[in-house]
Amino acid sequence: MSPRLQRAPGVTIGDIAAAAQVSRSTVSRAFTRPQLLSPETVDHVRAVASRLGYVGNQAARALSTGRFGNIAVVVPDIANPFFPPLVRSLQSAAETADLAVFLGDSDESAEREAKLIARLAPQVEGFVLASPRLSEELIRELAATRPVVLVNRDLEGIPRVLIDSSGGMTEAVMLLKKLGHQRIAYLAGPRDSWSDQQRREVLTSTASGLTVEVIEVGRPSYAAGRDSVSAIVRSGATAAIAFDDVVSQGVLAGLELRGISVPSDFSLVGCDDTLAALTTPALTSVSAGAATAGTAAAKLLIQLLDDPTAECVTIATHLVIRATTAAVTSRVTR
Amino acid sequence: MSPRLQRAPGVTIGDIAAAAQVSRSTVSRAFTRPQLLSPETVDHVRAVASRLGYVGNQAARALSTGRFGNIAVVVPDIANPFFPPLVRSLQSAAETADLAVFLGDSDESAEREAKLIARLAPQVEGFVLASPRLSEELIRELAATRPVVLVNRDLEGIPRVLIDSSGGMTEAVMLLKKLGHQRIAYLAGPRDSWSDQQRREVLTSTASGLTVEVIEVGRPSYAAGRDSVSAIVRSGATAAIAFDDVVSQGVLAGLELRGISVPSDFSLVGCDDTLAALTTPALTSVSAGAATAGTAAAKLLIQLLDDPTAECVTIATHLVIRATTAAVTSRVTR
DNA sequence: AGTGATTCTGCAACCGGTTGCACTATCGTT
DNA sequence: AACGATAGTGCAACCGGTTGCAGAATCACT
Repeated sequence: MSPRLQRAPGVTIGDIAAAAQVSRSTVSRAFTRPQLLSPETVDHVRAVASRLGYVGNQAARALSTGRFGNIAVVVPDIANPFFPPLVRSLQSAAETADLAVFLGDSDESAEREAKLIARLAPQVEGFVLASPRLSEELIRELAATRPVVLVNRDLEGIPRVLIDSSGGMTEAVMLLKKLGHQRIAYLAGPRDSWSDQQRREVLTSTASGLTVEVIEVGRPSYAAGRDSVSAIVRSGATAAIAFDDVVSQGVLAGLELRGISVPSDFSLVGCDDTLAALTTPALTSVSAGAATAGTAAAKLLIQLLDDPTAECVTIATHLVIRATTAAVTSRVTR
Repeated sequence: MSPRLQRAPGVTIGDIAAAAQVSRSTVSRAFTRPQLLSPETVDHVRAVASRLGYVGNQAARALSTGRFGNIAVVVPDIANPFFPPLVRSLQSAAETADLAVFLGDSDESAEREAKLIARLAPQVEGFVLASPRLSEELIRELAATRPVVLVNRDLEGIPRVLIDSSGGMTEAVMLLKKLGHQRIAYLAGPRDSWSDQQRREVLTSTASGLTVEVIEVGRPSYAAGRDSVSAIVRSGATAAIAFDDVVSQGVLAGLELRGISVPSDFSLVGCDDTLAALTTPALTSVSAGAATAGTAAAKLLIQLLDDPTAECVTIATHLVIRATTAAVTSRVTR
């Protein structure tokens, strides 16, 4: 069984060289260093190449240059609605730089994340780790080896894209104040989430004049949100800000079950703006710009490939006001 | 600037060969074909290799074997909720076979899809094309070159995973009949979608005893669903089946706007079961098992890598009854 | 001891690109 | 006319593995 049989019958520079009556070197240079050749030669070779449908073999290129033209993005759960827009815009940005994208889904496990990274490392030029579960130590170890961009993880010295909730959160608090709410609940996300930590801080620092009840919901999910409603009611809050939109949607469902109508009896603000327009009523939410983050991460990584200077990009957020926030009224149901 | 400087200072088989006092071939065989060597040699070489921290260079291996250990999955839009579970389970299955996964997002464009495929082709062993927009001709051309598995596209002779809606659709029709509905609407998806074609057929063939109004909504989206409500009302239907859950959610919103309450005044069934549990009220939907499809596609492709025998897997669907379907009543609102 | 079969290992070519170096025109100068 | 500079191209080695083929070593058996 010859290997040639298994191999795709791709067009190689040799074929083009023969067809164009030049050497293989010239074909190679026509693509990688056109300045070295006469413009006519470049045009000619490229014309022949495209006529033959030539596509460079990355593996071969990688072998001699050490550059692979691939990057990897690792997420804890692609099914979480925050990540698809991020991955999508990242892949789009990578495409314009002619980089192909590996996707790794760690299933929220640090161990699987480490395995994925090890598996991909030998064939990528860099990593984008979105909300990594990995220990700081391992991340730093990896970052020492090759370009790494973090999303929503704040490690000094490592390039990262941080979605700064403070703008949107502050707006949310202001809005709720203006609407007359005096006691609000924060449905907190995972303790080890940088986003959650930041949101807590913003809340406690901007909430002068109103009381904030922090309610832990554990792993953020629809069910967790729904089940947190009894605690919300117990807290006496007239409004809540939830860690993310999925939790918010659960809360909406839980409130409905109890006959508490939104926004007349209760106001709710989500975060991330992933589902916002799709809930009933449409959810007021802090936009997170996952797509923007994806683009930013890709650009940062691409830049990093040439110039290894650490940088940090923060993305501002704002409040998108929809139909789940209204002036406080005397509660009809309790 | 020498390429060596850019390259990671990896240990190569040459280093091991020198350290172990054997030839490079022997080192290679110690890993790829240990049966050919004496057990002692294998042990010795491997010991030296691990002492030196050897990690095989995929690019080099790929170059000579034509096997990359990579596959690619191409989707029209990763942000469409149908795909993340599919990609997720596919990547998980691939991981167990030690395959890394490239993700391509074609942004619903046949042209970008073709480009992505061409870009990835030289470094993958096979493709999973989910709901490809590509022409049959190009798909067949690609499939002639390398293993290709299609998801929700039915091309004779090419391995494919088809989510067979007929089971779930039939159940849905039966349910609506039983609940007393006599006139139902089908909110149809894109004409070129295999799933849509299949669903239309099932509907018209099983719908004896009731009238089906087909309403075209164009590109399936929340807005399209919401805006189709006037047509639904005009049709006089008391229940509707929508092309997918996103459309359904739009319909729910549109119905709410008109004060038509679900399910007391109107029954609604979605398809794909992607959002089902998250709507208010919770949507009755035809489960599509996107995750199952992902796993099936991965397994099919893995199998295909060894044994190029075309096969077709169909995935059965069933109806998940939730809170948007109820017995028909006299309509309060019109 | 001689012979053939079998097992183990090495040589060298190859995968498809890239690149240092050398060579050949071509051109401008004096 | 002679000569150095320069631009354009080709040769050949190399990246790090894999593998067909052949030779060496070992073994079984007459």
